[in-house]
Amino acid sequence: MTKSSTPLTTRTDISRPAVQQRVVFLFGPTGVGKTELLFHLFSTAFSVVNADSMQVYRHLDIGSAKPSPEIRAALPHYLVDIYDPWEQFSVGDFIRLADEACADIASQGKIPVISGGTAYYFKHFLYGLSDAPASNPIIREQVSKQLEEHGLAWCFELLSKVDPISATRIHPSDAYRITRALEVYEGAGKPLSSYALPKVPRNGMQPLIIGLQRDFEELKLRIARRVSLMFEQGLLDEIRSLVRLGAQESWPGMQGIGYQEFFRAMKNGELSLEGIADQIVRNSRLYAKRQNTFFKSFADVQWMHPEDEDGIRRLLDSYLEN
RNA sequence: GCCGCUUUAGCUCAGUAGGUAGAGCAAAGGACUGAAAAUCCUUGUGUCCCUGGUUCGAUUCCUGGAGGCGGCA
Repeated sequence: MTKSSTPLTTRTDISRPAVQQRVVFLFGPTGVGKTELLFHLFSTAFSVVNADSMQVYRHLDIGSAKPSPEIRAALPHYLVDIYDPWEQFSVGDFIRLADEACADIASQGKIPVISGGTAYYFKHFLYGLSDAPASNPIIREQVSKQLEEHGLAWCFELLSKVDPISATRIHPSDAYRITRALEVYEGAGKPLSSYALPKVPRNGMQPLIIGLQRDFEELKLRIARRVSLMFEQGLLDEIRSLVRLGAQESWPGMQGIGYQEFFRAMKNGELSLEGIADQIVRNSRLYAKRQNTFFKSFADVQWMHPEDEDGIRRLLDSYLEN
């Protein structure tokens, strides 16, 4: 969107916001039924801000279960189709762009609904990030090279020396987090643990937090059904055109479930479509579980069944009254 | 019909020179400091195909049977 290209706005302007503005959070695991609910319940008074780390990418439509153009025409969605799948999107980008989107929505006299499944984005949209420097591709490259040359144990040893506090928090096998902690130390000369993590909502934000939940057995069925629907809708063609664009396993957008499985299958030389579909179902289920445990740790969540539209409407009404 | 290989966790398979067994994946639970649809942690799970025999003791060795795979007919 054009908003994202606004150059050099000072950061302080963004973080001094239209305070106390109303925001709705709507989240739940893949396949609970967020999109349908949005379509039914959120009328012209609302606009949606996407909080899904894959739907931000262009060309990932079917596999990311992106809301259809029809739905998006009826109900505006911000932060959808804003990056190319080879570009790296991140939480920091999300917070910045979501703030801008919320301001824009509010200026139209509407209420923003932040909706999606990326728990990490919700958490940091609410509380903000620490002041630790953002990821730097050059330094990360250096750290990965060290990891390759010396191994994980060596890197963890190094982390224990330069940042013992983080080393107690991060598991020795967690290459992902060890890399980030070392990267911060290399870049800033200060340990990651020296940056405090905010514990209070930014800007006095008081969102209405709606968490959608279903019986897990039911969710499994919905996921299986949705995956076979994706294949019917042409997931394979979507993959083909991505490959034509030059897509590789290493593209950030290709980490998504419904995409990674194809690249792994190609690498391992087992190309049964049925096997790939099974993988996608399984990975989605695993992901839904991880989402659930993350969301469960959030405070002040109104847990609702996605089909309890009356109940959700009541919540919205009473939130908007006050 | 004959010969060979095979049968162990929900799945794929290790293993026990005879003392009732363990990996990966799945399952269940959990973590989450700017890559998070990522990354990582914890925890079960077994008539070791059936049947006799040898043995103090057999999932392991032997006999017979059943299922699967391959070869020759």
